[in-house]
Amino acid sequence: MARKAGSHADITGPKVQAAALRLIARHGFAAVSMRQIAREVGVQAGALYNYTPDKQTLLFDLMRGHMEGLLAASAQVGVVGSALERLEEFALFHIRYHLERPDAVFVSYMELRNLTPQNFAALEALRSTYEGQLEDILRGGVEGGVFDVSDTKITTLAIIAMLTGLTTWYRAGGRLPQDEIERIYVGLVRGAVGVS
Amino acid sequence: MARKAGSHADITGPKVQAAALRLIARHGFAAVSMRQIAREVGVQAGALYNYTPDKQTLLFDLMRGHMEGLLAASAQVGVVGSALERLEEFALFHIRYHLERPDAVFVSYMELRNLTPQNFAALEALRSTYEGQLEDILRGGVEGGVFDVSDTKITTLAIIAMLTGLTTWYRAGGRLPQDEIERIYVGLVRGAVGVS
DNA sequence: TTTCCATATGAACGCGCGTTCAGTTAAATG
DNA sequence: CATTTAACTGAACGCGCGTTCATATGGAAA
Repeated sequence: MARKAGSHADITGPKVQAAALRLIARHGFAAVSMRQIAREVGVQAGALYNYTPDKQTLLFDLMRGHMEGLLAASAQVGVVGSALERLEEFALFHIRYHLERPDAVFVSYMELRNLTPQNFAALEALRSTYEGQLEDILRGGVEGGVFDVSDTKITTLAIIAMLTGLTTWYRAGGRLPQDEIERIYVGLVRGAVGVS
Repeated sequence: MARKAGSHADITGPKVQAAALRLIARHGFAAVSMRQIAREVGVQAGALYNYTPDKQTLLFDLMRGHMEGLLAASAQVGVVGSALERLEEFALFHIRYHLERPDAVFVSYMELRNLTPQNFAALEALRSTYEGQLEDILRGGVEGGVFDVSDTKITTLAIIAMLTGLTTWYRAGGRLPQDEIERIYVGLVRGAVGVS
């Protein structure tokens, strides 16, 4: 059989990405085979090559897609208001964006070592741009005398690690509702920049 | 050839663990083959099975060894002094112990999904014990009215994520010396518990 | 010096891997 | 209805995988 009813590239393409993201997040890039992804989509392995030149590019496209989405969504975040308002808005955005995409977050942080050097460099550039947004906010607060931060670069990395770590243990329906967790993390971020 | 001069289990065994740790940290468990590990050690693949029943157990032993070493080393940490002193001592210990073992840290945090459910549960128990040590310190500070922490469990996880994140970017000989970085991170931890 | 056995070799097992491609089919086009 | 072509199948390629095992060997024990 080929080309079953209602089967088109517009449908299968996204399905391939979704299946790959799900499986790689659960088992890791090297542990997932093209045949497994194809089985999840409902096609033979060969059909995947209509949608990606190879397995490596499939991974890179997933990670690049995540980072580009993150950058697009964060472009309007934390650009107005006081330094503290901007910081809190950024923290909230980061938490919510990441909690909504646990698989993409997992893959983007865990599979960097499976990228070719070129692809790795491209991704690091995107990540660095995102981190720069937070660092700009911190610098603004320091210059305004509002934040007590001894090194904006390190504090940026520490805050992002703290916030992103949330995705490793958060489960909907847990002990605390999400908005309560958000409130706590925003408080932790405030404390980290010396605002009480 | 078999049993070359100076070749014993006492020597080869640790070599197998070291090679496995190094390779898995760099490429991931699923991406590393028993033949690669053997090549690094300088033996044939079959010889590895004198030291581990299978690949899965080799991974688990690495991770369990790391966590047990961490627990043994942390047993005497943060048990005396004021809550703030205990917290700072714990933070410093965590930073230093982890920075000295980047490969083991990487493997222990990244390869959890490659463990069998049984092995995973065993490791989570060890990790939970370690987290409990920090949470005890936080609770002590809250009860003494020294820390401003709204949820000790979440704050524990957030602090550990922040501190451990340091291992992902720290490189000896970087912009700042290690003791300066330690000072900054201890300050961030202090801020997170509301101590200025 | 002889015996023993821990330690290693190296070949072999069946299997699944990423990728390619000639052939097939069903939807779109005219 | 006839033709074209996008989408997919299914078989095949060489290769490396984890693991097993009969066999060899060198150091320690007697």
